[in-house]
Amino acid sequence: MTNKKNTIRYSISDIASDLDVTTRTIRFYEEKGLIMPERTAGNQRVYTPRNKARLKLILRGKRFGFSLDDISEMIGMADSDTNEIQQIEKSLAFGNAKLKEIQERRKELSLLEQDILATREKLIQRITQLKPSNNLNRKEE
Amino acid sequence: MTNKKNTIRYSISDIASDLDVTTRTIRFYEEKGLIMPERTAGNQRVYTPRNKARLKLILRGKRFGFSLDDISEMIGMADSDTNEIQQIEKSLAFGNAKLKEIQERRKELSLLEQDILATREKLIQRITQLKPSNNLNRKEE
DNA sequence: ATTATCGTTTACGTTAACGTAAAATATGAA
DNA sequence: TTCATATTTTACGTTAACGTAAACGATAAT
Repeated sequence: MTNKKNTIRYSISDIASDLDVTTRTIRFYEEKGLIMPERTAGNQRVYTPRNKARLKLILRGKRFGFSLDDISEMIGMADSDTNEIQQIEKSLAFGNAKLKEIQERRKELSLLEQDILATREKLIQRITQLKPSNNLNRKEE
Repeated sequence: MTNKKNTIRYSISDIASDLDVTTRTIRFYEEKGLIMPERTAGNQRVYTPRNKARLKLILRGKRFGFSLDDISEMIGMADSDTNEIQQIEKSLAFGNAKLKEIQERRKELSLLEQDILATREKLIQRITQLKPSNNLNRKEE
């Protein structure tokens, strides 16, 4: 009943190769307060699956152009252990704002797609004009 | 019949305020070869609606974490006036790759949303635990 | 014609997000 | 235990994407 898979742990280079970032990047995120892994007796970093999931979230945010400060606030939501009610409510408001932002991103993503589709169309038109009938001219060099 | 709305033109500050960026940013994008506006007799920049649209596209890309170099290639698709077939085909391939990337972004956007929704749920649970019944204590300051 | 405002180039400054290197431990394998 | 790697901290370096300031020319309004 008291079953929690507390067994899995990763080293920093495990995480690095899994998530395809450098160890420097991971340590840097820790400096900025985005993750706080445990340590071994010898002071080496040890990561839980939970830590890993958080790192994934961070990297996802980055891929959408969020700054580390943005992300810091977004996940500041998560580890509000010692936080009082006020703080939690503030975090909730922030999270809701981010959700709205995500909705806008969805729209923008479609626009971006349309832009690219449009330019592609033009390119295809141009190329079919330049190659009136075929491209069977074998002139490789 | 020969009707093209060639009348609308913008100054750099018009564009800047419309798109909510600084003039420096616009000039910087020009330095990087992302836009090439016309000039007045006195050498001042003049932007067409088309130029404006391109800037919008650039900014959209930025909001999704694309670097200016990425974007430079993406829209390198557009102004291939002097480009030979080879080049155009390369651009097409690049555009197709970007379209795939956008599909992935869509999925990731959903994941990001779910992450935030999950953390929000936890926060709501915590707060309903901390405030057992109500919050009618009127203590504003 | 004369300001006031806007725009231009040039160039140095700034910040975020790491990269890289050094010098000293820790850990795992033989 | 000893050797080969992996990790740690510290600290300076780098790059993209602008910010900021100076010194000067262009335009618009009065």
